[in-house]
Amino acid sequence: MPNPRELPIYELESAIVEAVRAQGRLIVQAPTGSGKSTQIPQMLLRHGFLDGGEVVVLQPRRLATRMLAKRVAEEMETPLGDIVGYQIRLESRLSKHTKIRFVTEGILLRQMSFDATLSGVNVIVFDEFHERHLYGDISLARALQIQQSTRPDLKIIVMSATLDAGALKNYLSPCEVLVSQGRSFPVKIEYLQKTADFEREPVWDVAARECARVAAQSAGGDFLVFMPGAYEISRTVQALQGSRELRDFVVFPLHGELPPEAQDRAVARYDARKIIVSTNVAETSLTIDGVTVVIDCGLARVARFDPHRGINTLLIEKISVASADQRAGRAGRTAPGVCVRLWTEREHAQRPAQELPEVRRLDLAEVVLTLKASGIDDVAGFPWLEKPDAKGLERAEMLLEDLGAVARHEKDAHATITETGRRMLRFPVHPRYARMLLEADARGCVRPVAMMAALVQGRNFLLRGVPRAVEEAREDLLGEETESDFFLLMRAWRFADQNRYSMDACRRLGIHSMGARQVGPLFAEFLRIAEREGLDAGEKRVEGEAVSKCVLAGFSGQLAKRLDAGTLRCDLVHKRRGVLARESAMQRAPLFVAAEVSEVEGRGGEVNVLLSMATAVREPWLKELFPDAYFEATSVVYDESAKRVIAKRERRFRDLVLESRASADDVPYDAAAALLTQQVLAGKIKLEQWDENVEQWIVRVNRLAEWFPELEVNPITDADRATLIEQICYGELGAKDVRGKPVMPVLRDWLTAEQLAVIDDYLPERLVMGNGRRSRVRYAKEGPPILSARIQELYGVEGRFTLGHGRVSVKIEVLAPNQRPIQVTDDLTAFWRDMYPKIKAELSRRYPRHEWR
DNA sequence: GAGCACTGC
Repeated sequence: MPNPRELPIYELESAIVEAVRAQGRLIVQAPTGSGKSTQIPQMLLRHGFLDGGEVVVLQPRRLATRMLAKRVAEEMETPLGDIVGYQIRLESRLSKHTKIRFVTEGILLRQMSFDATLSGVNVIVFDEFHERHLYGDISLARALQIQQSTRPDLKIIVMSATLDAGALKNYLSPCEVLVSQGRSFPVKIEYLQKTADFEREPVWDVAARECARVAAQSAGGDFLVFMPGAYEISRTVQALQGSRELRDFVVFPLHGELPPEAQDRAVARYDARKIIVSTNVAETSLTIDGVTVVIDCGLARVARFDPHRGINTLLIEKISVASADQRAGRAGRTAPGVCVRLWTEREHAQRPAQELPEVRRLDLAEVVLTLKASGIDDVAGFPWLEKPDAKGLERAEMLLEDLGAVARHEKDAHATITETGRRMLRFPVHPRYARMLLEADARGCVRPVAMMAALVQGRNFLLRGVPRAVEEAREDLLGEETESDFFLLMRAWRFADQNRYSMDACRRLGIHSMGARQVGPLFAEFLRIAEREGLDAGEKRVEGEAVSKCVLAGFSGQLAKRLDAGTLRCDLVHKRRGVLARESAMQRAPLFVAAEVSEVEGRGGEVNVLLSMATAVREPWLKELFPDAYFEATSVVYDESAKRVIAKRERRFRDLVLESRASADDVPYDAAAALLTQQVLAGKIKLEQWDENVEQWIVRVNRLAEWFPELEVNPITDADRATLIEQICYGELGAKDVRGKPVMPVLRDWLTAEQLAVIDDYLPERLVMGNGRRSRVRYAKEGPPILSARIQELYGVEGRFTLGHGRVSVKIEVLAPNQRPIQVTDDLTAFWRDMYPKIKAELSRRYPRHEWR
């Protein structure tokens, strides 16, 4: 470790001491590597600022909080948790001697809302303030208020790497600004000569081209490519791996939802040169050593809360100058570097200097409640560093009023906190979940609801977009769920917990084990608070219905009704629209509440309002929970004329359908299937494309024919069925699908046991149809023996392979010397196609009246 | 052949 006294920040020591003593407020502008975070607290201690009190150092991230405390304790040669300590959610190393306390931002805000004088705190240091997190902004404003009113002796230091110090200086005035240099290497910035058109040439191709160009010139070091999300990352990885100039590089994707092993792989050191393609995780949260080249696409997915619609959005936006500089800085940590920006210098000048701070873009409900609890009823008049959008404040107050956390009395200009609101604030969660917990007390289900709140606090630990095999394992181990996605998550967590969060077990179900690990302690914390607040948190038998009603109480503003059974489109209350999430288990619930509503920009710029974490709701509950709001809540759902047509059609069949085991949702499908099948049988449509739904058609058509004779649907006889099957088989062999790709034959369910026996050697095992939630075909994990033998023969290893629509691909868990996984997709597809003549010959023998082409 | 950035009490 270099001598800390040589860090650049020491040049400012006397100035810092003087400014803190004279004004009690100070801004230190210093980049990473200046030593500010570790040294300034020690300076304060040495110069007597911490006599009879402590310094609290605010950090935006838990990991940094822990690491900084550890380093300062080491430098001071004291055990961690004695003079120097830290405190993050559910974890602290403190003692009564602690003088330097590193904390995450939420800790201080909560401390302030329960102890308005901050007794025992002499100095507050706001580190990394330029990140402008919501809690940081609020805490600073509150600290200033406290300093002005009851604690004139309180010292405030704001530190940041880059900052528009002008506005902040005014805000803190009178206040001095001290500037220090950092220790990093120069980074040469390059811009594109002319504007890139990502519509014409996708961003991943441009990035790959620039990588290849720079690789030809640069001597050594790793590359870091910034992309806005997982999809763009995977396309970039493909493009890079296909580039001849980059064949000596190993390429790794990196983003937050990757399993931990994959993240470790990306950050590890290799003999070969490396390209990491990453999201914003690599901008602030993760440091990666050895990077000398940064390729920055200049885009990021940015979370906002739209106060007009009351929904979250996640759209791709251009990053600010400050953010681009931060990304560029990643190339100069260990040696001089290069940063290529995929935009022009001219465009750069038009970019905003900073990202919009979180107060201007996030849901304010929780902080508004915090302010009201501190007696600040006029939240618009609060001394914000940056005043939030008026609509945002209004939306927050409206929600709090809906939840009963604040109330407006006629004589008051502003809503004030209620007793319910105060009780809600005891729980460190979004007010919606706090409200759910209080509702749970009334309904005798505090434990499961506390669990549900714990399940959704961290990042989603049930990974999305997992392989088919993982999906199957989930279905097998977690079972069917029709009441709530929360229950499925609960079972997933229980599975992880019972398996002690083992990596293997978690990987099998696509569970992020670190994420799942957080749930238990949070659950325990919520239960502790519940008990302290006098809620009945005992174990007891609980009806699912009671729990669902609690969700409805917390999320009544996110009530949704399916528009039809054929699509996932929904109406939301307050005249909004959305689409039920594909991964939701509530695919059959006509009415539900979504605990998450988020507008997301996906590939190709397509934007969808996605409704996830759904809980099925029954209409009578609305009347029960919201006797007054009932008509408001449901009229939107029913009043549009388009829906009347659907409702009418549904009513016509409902009585009959309800007698059977099927639901009214099936009727449109049945009708469509009947139509299609009749057309096929009449020879009007040629069934060229194998369709996994055909067997279901038959069931549906016959059910429809039986139930609704007035429709005059012809039932499908066994002879018809045989014809269909033959048509399908015929169509499959050598047929092409709509994209012109060959379609693989998957025949098992269509043929007799005898026929199957003949071709079994050539065909993969086909399993049952989907379970209705997803009517997709499931394939066996293992393919036909003949294919496994071929893999052995070709590669001398045991291969695992996946069978898809039109191609056979093999993934072999062996890395080539250049760390690239071996890809053998095409070879095997070709090999597979060679099997066709044999299959055809056999079929011709069995079905001589057909000509098998 | 799709639909998802990062944190924090």
